[in-house]
Amino acid sequence: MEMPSIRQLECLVAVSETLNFRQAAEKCFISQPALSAQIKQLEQLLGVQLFERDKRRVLPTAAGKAMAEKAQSMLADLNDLAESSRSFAEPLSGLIRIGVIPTVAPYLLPKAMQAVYREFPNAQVSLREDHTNRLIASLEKGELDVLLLALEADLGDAATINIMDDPFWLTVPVGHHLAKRKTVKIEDLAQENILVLEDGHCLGDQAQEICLLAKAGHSDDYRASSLTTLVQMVAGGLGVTLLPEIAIGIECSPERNLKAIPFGRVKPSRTICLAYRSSSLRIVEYQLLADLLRRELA
Amino acid sequence: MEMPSIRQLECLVAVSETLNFRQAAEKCFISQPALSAQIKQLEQLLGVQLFERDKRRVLPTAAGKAMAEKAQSMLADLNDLAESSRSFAEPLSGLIRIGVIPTVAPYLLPKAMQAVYREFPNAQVSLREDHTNRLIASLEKGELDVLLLALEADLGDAATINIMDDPFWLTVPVGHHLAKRKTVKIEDLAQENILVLEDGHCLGDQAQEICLLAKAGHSDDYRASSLTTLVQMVAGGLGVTLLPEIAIGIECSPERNLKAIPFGRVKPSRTICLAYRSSSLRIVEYQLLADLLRRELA
DNA sequence: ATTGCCAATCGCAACTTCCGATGGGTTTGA
DNA sequence: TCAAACCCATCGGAAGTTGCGATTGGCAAT
Repeated sequence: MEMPSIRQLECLVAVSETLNFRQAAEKCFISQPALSAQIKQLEQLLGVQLFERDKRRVLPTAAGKAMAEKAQSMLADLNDLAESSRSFAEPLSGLIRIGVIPTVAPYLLPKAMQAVYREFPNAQVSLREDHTNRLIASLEKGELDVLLLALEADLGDAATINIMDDPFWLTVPVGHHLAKRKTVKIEDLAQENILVLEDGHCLGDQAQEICLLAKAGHSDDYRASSLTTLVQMVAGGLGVTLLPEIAIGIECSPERNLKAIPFGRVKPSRTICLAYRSSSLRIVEYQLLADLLRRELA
Repeated sequence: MEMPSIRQLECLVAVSETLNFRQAAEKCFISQPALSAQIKQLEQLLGVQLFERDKRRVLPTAAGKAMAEKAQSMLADLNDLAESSRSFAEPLSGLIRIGVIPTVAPYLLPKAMQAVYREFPNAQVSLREDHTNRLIASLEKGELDVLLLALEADLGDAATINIMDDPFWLTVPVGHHLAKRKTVKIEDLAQENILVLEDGHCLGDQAQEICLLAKAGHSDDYRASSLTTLVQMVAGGLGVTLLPEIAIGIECSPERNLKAIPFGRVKPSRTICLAYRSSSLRIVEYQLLADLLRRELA
């Protein structure tokens, strides 16, 4: 029984991504004729046409699409296998590609990266900041190894390790009628104009209902795309918002005309966690990383 | 970034299975020196020793064990990829390896295989009969493609498609005091001597409690290893048992001194299903197969 | 001591894979 | 309408892999 080669799978993925033999060849660091040959061989081996090569364009067949998808995840696994081997010799040395969401990156990364560099000087960290859904897609494609994000979002098949709980604080302009309160309750917000982030803010269960109220009352014009923008809208008197605790020290100060108030008994919060491909062999490393982060960020 | 080759992974798996370079080489259809070289290359590439070659024996290191395991599952996936391609050209042609549990095989396979050969003349079916846990292990290792078994057992990560419900009938000797009943209730069994199969019979939730009663009352001496043995014990007056409906026509007749009685309102039952690796690409085929079985066995 | 089994090494043969050159085809835009 | 750009397929020869047989050295059992 003959098997497809790794090269062939790489070519398959490359072509199905670029839909152009020439560019695909470049991506694989081989010449275009070589790539043509590989695809041809693969098609012959599998007994299925993978791409329709019209004279003007190349389109994946149903089979080609399915195969390419599977091949991609297999290549990711293979890569992971290779990289994980290093974790046996010495954990957390070698390349590790981390994805972080925008509402976490600016507040946790400085301290976190400092700790990582100190504890794992051989680690070679590559960072990417993006929204949850795109990070998850990259994780599954094998473009990233591990994500730092909020557990509350839809994480697909990814496995997770909890890092910390991150409660939300109500954030209001200093002149606001709630500004003098020591604590607030969720019910206090019923009449307020609540501003939220574009992508849903990754709120926890308790906070979701609040957002529903907000959505009902107000149009999307009030949705900001970063926390910094958001607090400026609050400072400008457009409404109030929920700010993750980790962001308060940086985003929120009296000079900026802002006051943050913790919630009382029932605290809306999100859970910051590490997410990784559940098929990954590098769990040991991720666990180490999680331990470090937990210790360092507590 | 260099990648391990498929050959290397095959060698790794073979050695970790045989713990003997010579036999492993045979398994890979290459010479022993060639295999030695492959392993060496792989160790060099990964930067980790995979096996300790003492002069008397070869032992996998922790890394070796982990890598081999992962490699095995990847090779299974690869195989699956290759085989599944045929399903695009023509569904259910080519090799399909089916595992079946002993309490299903003798009763459903004759009719089922007849139908398969009729509907999918190009299918090349390989069959194996074994207990659930070993079938599942083989499925995950990629030695089998699809299993026909009872949903109630622990199926690990496997995905499933339901085929049919298979109610149990109470089976008693003809002289038994329940033998004249039209139907029975689970409570009727409280005082009975209930015989069960060694491996738990793959019973459903309702039936589990019955077994608990049986277990409490009787020793393992009364546990049979096949349904045929079991009914003979019943015929011999050792007790009563629950027989899957699919087995009744064959195993149970008055000439054998046996009577089968259906349950009334609450029917204990098991669910016969198809199980397959959730990562498999051949779902289309399995779905077709399931449809056929459902139609044919109803 | 002899025989048997093991894995490692070496040199050479067979095979794969790749590249550059080339060809036939379509699209673009002057 | 024609030239330039781009597309993918094919071909022959170069470069690189992978495999084999033969051989070596080590250990264990007889």
